[in-house]
Amino acid sequence: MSPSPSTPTAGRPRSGARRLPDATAREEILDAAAELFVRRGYAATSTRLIAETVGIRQASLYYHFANKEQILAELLEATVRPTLTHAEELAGQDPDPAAALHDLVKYDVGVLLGARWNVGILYALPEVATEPFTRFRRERERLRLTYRTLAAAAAAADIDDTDIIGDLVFGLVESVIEMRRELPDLAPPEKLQRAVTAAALRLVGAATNRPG
Amino acid sequence: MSPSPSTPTAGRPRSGARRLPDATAREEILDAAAELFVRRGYAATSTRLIAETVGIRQASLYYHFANKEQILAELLEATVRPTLTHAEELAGQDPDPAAALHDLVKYDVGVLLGARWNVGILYALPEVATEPFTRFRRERERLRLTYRTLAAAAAAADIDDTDIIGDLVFGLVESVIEMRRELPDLAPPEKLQRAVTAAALRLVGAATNRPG
DNA sequence: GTCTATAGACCGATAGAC
DNA sequence: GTCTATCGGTCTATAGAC
Repeated sequence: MSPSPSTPTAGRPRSGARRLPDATAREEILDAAAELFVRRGYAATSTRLIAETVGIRQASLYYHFANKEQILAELLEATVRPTLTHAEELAGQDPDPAAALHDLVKYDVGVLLGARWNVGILYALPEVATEPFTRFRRERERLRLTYRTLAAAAAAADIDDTDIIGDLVFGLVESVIEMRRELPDLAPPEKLQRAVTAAALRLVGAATNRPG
Repeated sequence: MSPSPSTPTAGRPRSGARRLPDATAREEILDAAAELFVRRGYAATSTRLIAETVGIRQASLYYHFANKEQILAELLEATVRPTLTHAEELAGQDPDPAAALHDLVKYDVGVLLGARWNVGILYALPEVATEPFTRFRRERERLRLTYRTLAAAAAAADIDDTDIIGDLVFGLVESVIEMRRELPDLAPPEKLQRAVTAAALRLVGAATNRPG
């Protein structure tokens, strides 16, 4: 059997209380890094500070991750992947594009607002444009393309530039990242989900209540 | 008379060709910093690299700016101020809220896409949350409030949560920042201005062609 | 107004003990 | 699996010459 998270098989036991009691050291590092990267940015977050937040020494990070970039890469991919999977399932199955778009927007907003940290902020870190994050960027581009496809299929007939419309819906959804960062009294997630889904459907020119 | 930009009254003459021939050294520093902060982020941009880009030595920056933060603060405030001025004029004068919102969205998108560098990216730098940038944050918050006011006044009667609607229009407009960063073949500015203004009016529930 | 030189701090990563 | 110790590099900012 693999060892339980809180009973490692080697190494000196850690001193302080841990922030995620039932998590592996690797998960604790990812959680601490997520908080710090979101709050201070990637470049401004030292590996020393990550380690200190977890309660280990700086050098011990390198047992779990090859380098600092690997930590960010793992966070990015874990963040976009569930939404991408959901989006591509929706686009491949749902015969009603407006209903599928509604579902995708609701799901995406729910994930962005429900995450323990506002990890959507990581998408905009300048470092993400560099090579170690190519896989994440490709996955995110696939998500954007799914938004384009669904928006184009759901758009009213008198609307043109459907690629731009899809990008605008994508941007509208991700604007909740900035709202979560900047607004101290953000509306509750369910309310924001309703507002953003309704806004997205008006944006593409589809009625909120589908004709039956 | 004050000295011409290209004939300073003291100091060793600079060696290489300058990037902005008719600008003061101060303006050249701001321009180089804007490009580098946008491309690599604030923390990852060293004062050495800024100086090298301008064609001076690292220490010479400190004749023109007290520290690195001051350079970013000046860039941020110069970026938001024209749009804020325009927005508050519109909100105070225009009797037709949908027309005013249309005008503001068009102006804002035009500024974001027309700037020499994609300086809207600077808004999202994590460092902006710290103290030296408080004045910028206040000005940006006033811009957001103007969007809320105009969107609420322009919104169709059957739409509620008008504050959220205003924030979503604000987010929709600023999503062109990410589009400019991520899309290699971005639509021309005029086309994007038309698409975003039309999308914003649909989002608030106002018809693109005003009744009358 | 730009230069040289440098103080003083912090950084990511590696080696090797336990 | 975590530790100590440390290397080589980079950083911002200041002092003072010209």
